[in-house]
This record gives sequence, C-alpha cells and structure tokens, in this order.
Amino acid sequence: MKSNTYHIFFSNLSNPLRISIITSLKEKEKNVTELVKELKVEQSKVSHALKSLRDCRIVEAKQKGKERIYFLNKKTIVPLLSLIDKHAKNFCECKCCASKTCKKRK
Amino acid sequence: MKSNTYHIFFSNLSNPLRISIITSLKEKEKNVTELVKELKVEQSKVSHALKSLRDCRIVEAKQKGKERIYFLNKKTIVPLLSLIDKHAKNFCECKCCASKTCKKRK
DNA sequence: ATTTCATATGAAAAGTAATTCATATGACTA
DNA sequence: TAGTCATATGAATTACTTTTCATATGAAAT
Repeated sequence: MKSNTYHIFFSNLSNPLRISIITSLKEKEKNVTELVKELKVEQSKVSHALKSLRDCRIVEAKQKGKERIYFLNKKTIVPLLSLIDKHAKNFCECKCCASKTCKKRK
Repeated sequence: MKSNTYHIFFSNLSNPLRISIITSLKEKEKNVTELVKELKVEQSKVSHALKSLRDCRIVEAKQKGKERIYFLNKKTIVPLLSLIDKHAKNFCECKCCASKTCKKRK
C-alpha cells in the first residue's frame, strides 16, 4: 500500500462505535438488528459505521433473506488489535491508557 | 487496553502528516528542523503532530543541545504497518487502495 | 401488488480535529 | 545577560467527521 493511504485505513478504526462493532463481531457474526440491540445505538448509525468498515474490508457481509450478516475480517483485525494491546501494556503511561488510576500516567 | 480506547490510538494514525512523520522516522531518527525541511511543512504543524504521536508513545524524543531528536517506537509501528500492507495486498479492492486504476475496485 | 420487516442512503446540523499564526520557552553562545 | 536558534504552546479560524432524521430500497410474506 502506498504510505500516503495508511491514514485512510486507520481513520476507519479511529471511532468508538466502529471499534465496538469490531469487538462485538470478534465473538460471532451478526446482522444489523442484532448489533443495534446489543450496542443500543440508532440503526442508521450502525449502518453508516458498517459501510465505512466495509469500505476498508475490515468487515464483510453476506445476505440471508432480508437480513444482512456482517462478519469480521479476522485475519487482519485480530493481530492488529493484539499489537495495540501489547503496546499499551509496555507503555501504559501513554494517553491511550485512559485509566486515570494508572500510576504510570504523567 | 480497554477496548474503548483503541480508537484513541488509531486516531493518532489517522492523519497524513503524522503518517509521513512515521514513515520518515522509520529510516532514521530526526530532529524537528530536519522533519520540517524534508516534509516541507510549517514548523508548528510538525510540533503539534509530534506531540500527538508522543502522547501515544508512537514516537519518543531525546534532547541533544537545543535540538530535540525524535525516534520511532519501531517495536509496535513496524509490524503494525506491515499488517496493513498485507491487508491491502489481499483486499486491493478496498477503498484504502487509492489507486483508481486498480481493476478490483467496485 | 401491497404490506412489512430489515437495511441503506442523503443531506443538514452538530461535534471534533487540524491549521494557522503569534508568542512563549528553553538551551546554548557571545 | 542579551541574543539567537530550536522547539512548543494556545487560541481562533477553518476543515473534516459524525450524528440525526427523513426517506429509499429490497426481500419476503400476505
């Protein structure tokens, strides 16, 4: 990938709703209504979020009757998130660690 | 890391200037003036960008006289970017692939 | 073919982040 | 200690993203 397009991929991950969708789909594939109920978020918001995630192939979808079932592209996303987990463990003092009780915070 | 803080880390990477700084620092560590010259970007922009990157420990800095030398946290960033490279290779039709000539684009 | 359920889309409004520019700080030098 | 070079900071403006809400589409059931 051209170095000047990384940020498009990362922008997609830079949103809390999209991250919760990813987290939810890590467990199992779901249709839009299930995500709406689980995340307690307005339907069109979920659809907009899914569209972005689909644009970068972070999720994919299959049709099943009138439902559309979304599933995570685990090959990329699972190792990606675990890299960040490791990073946060090593550098807990970074502001990415939102915990105010973290002793290492500046 | 709490799942609801991933997006803070990724926001940091969701910006073209910050990505060019990262790309530049992959090669070797540099001070602010060197980055300003190389990237042809106003100094305060570079400083603001470096501050964000530092917040998430994507880069770190050391003082050398009046210069401040920034270097990449390669342990996290290099494997992160290569994951995205692989992703783009597998899923070139995603919009992350900015090339309009890509045959696989929808 | 009309209705219903499931999802997507578009555009305006609201919210957030980046840029700019003026100025501050801090380390060395004369 | 005054001056200069290197970098950082803050606040106003500008640009971008997300949210919202009304509506559209599309598949199945009646």
